[in-house]
Amino acid sequence: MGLKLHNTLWRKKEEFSPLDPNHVRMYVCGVTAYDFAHIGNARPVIVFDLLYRLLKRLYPRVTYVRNVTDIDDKINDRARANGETIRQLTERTLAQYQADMGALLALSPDYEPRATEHIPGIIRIAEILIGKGNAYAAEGHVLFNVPSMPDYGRLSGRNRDEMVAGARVDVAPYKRDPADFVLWKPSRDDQPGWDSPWGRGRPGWHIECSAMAVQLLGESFDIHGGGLDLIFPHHENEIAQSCCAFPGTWPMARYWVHNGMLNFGSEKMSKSLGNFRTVNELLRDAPGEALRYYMLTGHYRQPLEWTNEGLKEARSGLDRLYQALQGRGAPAASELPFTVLAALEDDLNTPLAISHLHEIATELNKASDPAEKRRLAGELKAAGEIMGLLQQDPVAWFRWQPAGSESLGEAEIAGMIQRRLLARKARNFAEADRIRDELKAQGVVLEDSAQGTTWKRAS
RNA sequence: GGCCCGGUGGCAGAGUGGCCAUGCAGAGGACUGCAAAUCCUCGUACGUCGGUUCGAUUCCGGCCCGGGCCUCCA
Repeated sequence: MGLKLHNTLWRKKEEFSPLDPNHVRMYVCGVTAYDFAHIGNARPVIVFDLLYRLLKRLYPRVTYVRNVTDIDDKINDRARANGETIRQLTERTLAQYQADMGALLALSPDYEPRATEHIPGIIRIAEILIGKGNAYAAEGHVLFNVPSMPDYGRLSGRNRDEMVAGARVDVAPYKRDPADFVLWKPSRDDQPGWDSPWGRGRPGWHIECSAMAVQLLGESFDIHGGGLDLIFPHHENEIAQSCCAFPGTWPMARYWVHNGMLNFGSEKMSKSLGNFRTVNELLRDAPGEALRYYMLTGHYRQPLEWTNEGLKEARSGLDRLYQALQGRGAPAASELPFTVLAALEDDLNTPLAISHLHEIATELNKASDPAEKRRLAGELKAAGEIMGLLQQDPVAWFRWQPAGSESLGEAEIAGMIQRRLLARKARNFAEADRIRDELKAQGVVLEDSAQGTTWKRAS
């Protein structure tokens, strides 16, 4: 079988073959730390978390780097507006980000480097590029000279002329070519800055990733990921910088993998359009696992529409899977079902993998032989594990409630169930149903079975 | 305008040159004191017009519609 990934570079699915079969290296562009992450920002986190889990299963060692941009003009503006320091803003935002992504059951990457920790590496690359004639200093800026790289534009499929023709911004006078982009720019006294051969300044956007990737993963590595909207200019420019600085390393990463956008109201969810929901607020409506499941019900390269109905459906879908697992004790993950592995290996076909999860759940619900049930429950658990799902106690899943919710306590519920049981034994069904209705009004649903009565909180 | 993606049943969403996706919602049935959960059954799905083919939702072309990128973007 083996892993196949869609490579943006060639716009087709390819067999994945790492440079070093004993050590797979992956770099994914993270976020700019100036505000709460919205659910669209979480998509690449979940998608590449899944890829990370899969790679860890398939290869002996995986290094996963997800960077954080902590130097950026949006950060400066926001810090000033909030009346706080840049450091305060980025630290707070980052802590929140890590908590939110953890709630979505994303594993921590091996490294989460920050741009400000890599200033020397950034300056070094800028110097190398100047030395090779791929960049030049002008008025305190350092610019990458796009015409110096004949291959520029391969990833995004555009050439310099198209770019210039479609450009929506004014061309700065110090640029030799309209397509040239900034590696380093001067800082005013009220802006953060570092000393450099070109005066006090700060890095441009793209170069931080080139610097962090080379330091943590080497000059060329296996997978570079991020959102579709980063293909141009961000990833195109990363390739330009890295490959000109370190000749013979094109295309920097062998597999360029991009996730599709999350839509909200049929349009791309984005801060600038204002049509976003933060992960933090969504976590008050639903468990993080439901958000994750929802994200995985769509293929990562397709656009995914985010709706309240969709989130409800995601919860219902997980309800069904946890229901199948409930009352089976706590089955340990056993063998990963072939169908699920095959779906994931085929360019992360998570919708297909989830459909297999449901097929296993159906078999499990139908099985009567205890050994067969144990086997299927173990398979379901193992399949869930690689997808970052189904690892909690089913009882806990069904009893989830928003933080700070003031609904009926568990002891009180148990007491009412006890009273209802006595009524039922006395065949006083009117009283038994009255108690059940009373609980239902409080969002508690009862299920009677041969083993006794269990309860859930309605979603 | 240029360059890329898409258009599948009420909804979400895979996939395939000829046979089943899967889930949610809905209808009927089994089970149940009644429910809930579960199981079974059901609904003439593949934007449009042509072409290739014994056969196309699947391949090719035109058209229509939607989305993304074109130096803030995950």
